[in-house]
Amino acid sequence: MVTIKDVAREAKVSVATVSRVLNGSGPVSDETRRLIREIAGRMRYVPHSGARSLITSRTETLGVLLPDLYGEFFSEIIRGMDDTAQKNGFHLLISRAYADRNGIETAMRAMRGRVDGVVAMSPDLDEESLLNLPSTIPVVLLCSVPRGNEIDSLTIQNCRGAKEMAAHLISLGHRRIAIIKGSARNYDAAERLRGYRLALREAGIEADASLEREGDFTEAAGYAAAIKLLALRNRPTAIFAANDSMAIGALSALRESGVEIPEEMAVAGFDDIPLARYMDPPLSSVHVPIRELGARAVELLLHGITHKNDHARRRERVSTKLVIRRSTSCDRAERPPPSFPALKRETIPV
Amino acid sequence: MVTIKDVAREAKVSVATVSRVLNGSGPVSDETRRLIREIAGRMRYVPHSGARSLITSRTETLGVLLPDLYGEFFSEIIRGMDDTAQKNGFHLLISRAYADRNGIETAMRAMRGRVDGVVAMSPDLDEESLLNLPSTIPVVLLCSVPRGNEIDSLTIQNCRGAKEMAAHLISLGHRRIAIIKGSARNYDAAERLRGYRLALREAGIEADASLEREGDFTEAAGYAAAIKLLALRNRPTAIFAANDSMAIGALSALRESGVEIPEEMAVAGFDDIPLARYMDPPLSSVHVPIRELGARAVELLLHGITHKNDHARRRERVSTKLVIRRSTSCDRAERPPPSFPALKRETIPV
DNA sequence: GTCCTCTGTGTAAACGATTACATATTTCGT
DNA sequence: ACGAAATATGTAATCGTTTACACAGAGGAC
Repeated sequence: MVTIKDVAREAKVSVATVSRVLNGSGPVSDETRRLIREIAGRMRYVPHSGARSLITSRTETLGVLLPDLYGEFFSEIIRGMDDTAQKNGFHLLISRAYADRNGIETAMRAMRGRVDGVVAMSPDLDEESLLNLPSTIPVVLLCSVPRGNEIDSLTIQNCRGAKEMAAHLISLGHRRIAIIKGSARNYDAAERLRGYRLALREAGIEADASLEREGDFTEAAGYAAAIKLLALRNRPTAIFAANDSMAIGALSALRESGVEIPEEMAVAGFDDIPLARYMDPPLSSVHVPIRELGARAVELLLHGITHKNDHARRRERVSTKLVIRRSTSCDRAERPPPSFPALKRETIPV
Repeated sequence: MVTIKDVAREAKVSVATVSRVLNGSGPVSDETRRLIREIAGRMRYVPHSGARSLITSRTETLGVLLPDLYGEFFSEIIRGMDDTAQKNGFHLLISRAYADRNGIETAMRAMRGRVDGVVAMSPDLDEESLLNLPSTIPVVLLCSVPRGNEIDSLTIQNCRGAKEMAAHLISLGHRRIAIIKGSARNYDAAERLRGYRLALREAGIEADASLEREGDFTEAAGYAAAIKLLALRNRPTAIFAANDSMAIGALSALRESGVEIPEEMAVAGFDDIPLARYMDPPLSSVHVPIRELGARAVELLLHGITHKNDHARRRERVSTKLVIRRSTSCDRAERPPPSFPALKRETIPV
């Protein structure tokens, strides 16, 4: 492996000069600069990142800790992160962690020293564990809210989005609206449920526990929950699933039972994955700008890094947008998907 | 940040002893070992990976270069890789790269020195670029086949899988079978097309260029291609999409046109993403063990790393499995998804 | 002409780990 | 009881960078 010394020897200068050229630090004559650039390129010299990080104590790498995520959510969030990281000269060290306290801590320890900061997604509500993370490096918490004011966080506007969708169903005349909940103890799930309940309460609709079904964000759970809902003596007229995957499972169950959608039963999801509009009927959903979520998380992290973790902490929330398709309403449904308007972020004073 | 020196001082031993305890090298008395372990734990000491990699010239990190991948394929392949990597004490440095020669090379350079090996997915057929990669580190090429014998490769049994699906359609009596092709120049796409043509030829069915439609693996492309196929004077009776996303787009188009599936038109996909069985009707597809693909790629890479890139190169292929659901056949379709049998790998002598 | 500033370059000390080698102590075979 | 072997530990070189400091020469300002 060719080192800076090899380049220096070849160019008949000292290593310091080579370093200066490659980092654009100190003054170097134009001719020397040109020569060293040429030689370094020809020899395919690449600085040893370990040696560099040893002395600079920066790694130019960001750690990403994710729980079990599937499909579009995972790929899009990584895409957003990677774009922003690359744009700023950073790499992404990605690790799947068991979402419990122990898993996160182990993963964080393993990353310690190899990254300049960490984006941790820990949707588990029991996030007090995350608080006393012995983190001298900046951390951005994704999709859950830290109890203290020690770390930045970024969340989805779950509650408002869910409330809007529930309100939409109510405005269509529905009174018995079921919800298929997300995973227990999951922050997003809890917030979406809260939004749903809020909308019902505001419309003066009495809560009905039998209409709140357990789920875990998988198609299978949506399928199962829908079957149970159909078996109720007093069926709901609308089903709101806490994510699109479950909504798709529910659609499948309803079809198999010969239920007309949306006439007999309206169905709505959350996330607005690309597939949503190709469902039968096209699925109404709450659009989540997943990629932007990832991008913004990295931006927050980079901000913390440049300020050496000594910055005002922020809590941000990316906003969602209602997308009405035929699974909830025949009339008002759009046909071609509109290009989404720029989504705003909202900063919440801590 | 606490270093090995701090631990040594606290334990009143030399850094060498601490290092020996933490790495399990050399002989150390039980008592010293216990003491150092205790102190290191209490002080939350984590070795500086840069310093370590400087002297050992290993980073315990694997680079992963991926093109634009969406949804399930991306998340599952990462999952498989991360599982295997973690099991072996490695981290994953992930980077999205533009799939052209330049993009890959840039990305590889950026990774140089930070990783012990690279899994590169470059489905672009023009992979000669990948050949003269100046790589002293092991590389595993995913989903495309290198021209030379310099690097390991791992692919999907695209051709056989596609051929089996086409044969299945033929066995149902179809004679006019359309295919929605994958991205131009994409290796998987080309192989799937080859399998389709092979099956037709073997059945003595004449090729019809108007039945081979362009696509790019997106739902929108599948939708558009299906619309075009419906407009043909001499319609096909079956559509085989080169992946599930396009099949789903096609299903959507057919439904909107009021075409009965599978009676008027059979539809099949490739990949067997989890959603496939929740489509209407449930989608027949060729199951691809995506997670295993990722896991195996990492295994191959680790093998290359332990043998210091001086090992017999391999070309492997993970096998696929036909999954028949109602979108192609009412009778023979399965209802509950079977648990998939263990998938075999096939090693091709280079 | 002297002093100061600026430019361009080199020397050498870090950074935090691993490990070959040296040394001191104990164990053990004969 | 003596030397060899095994055990436990320390010393110091090393990995490839960056960067503070030193220094030499050039160009002005006075």
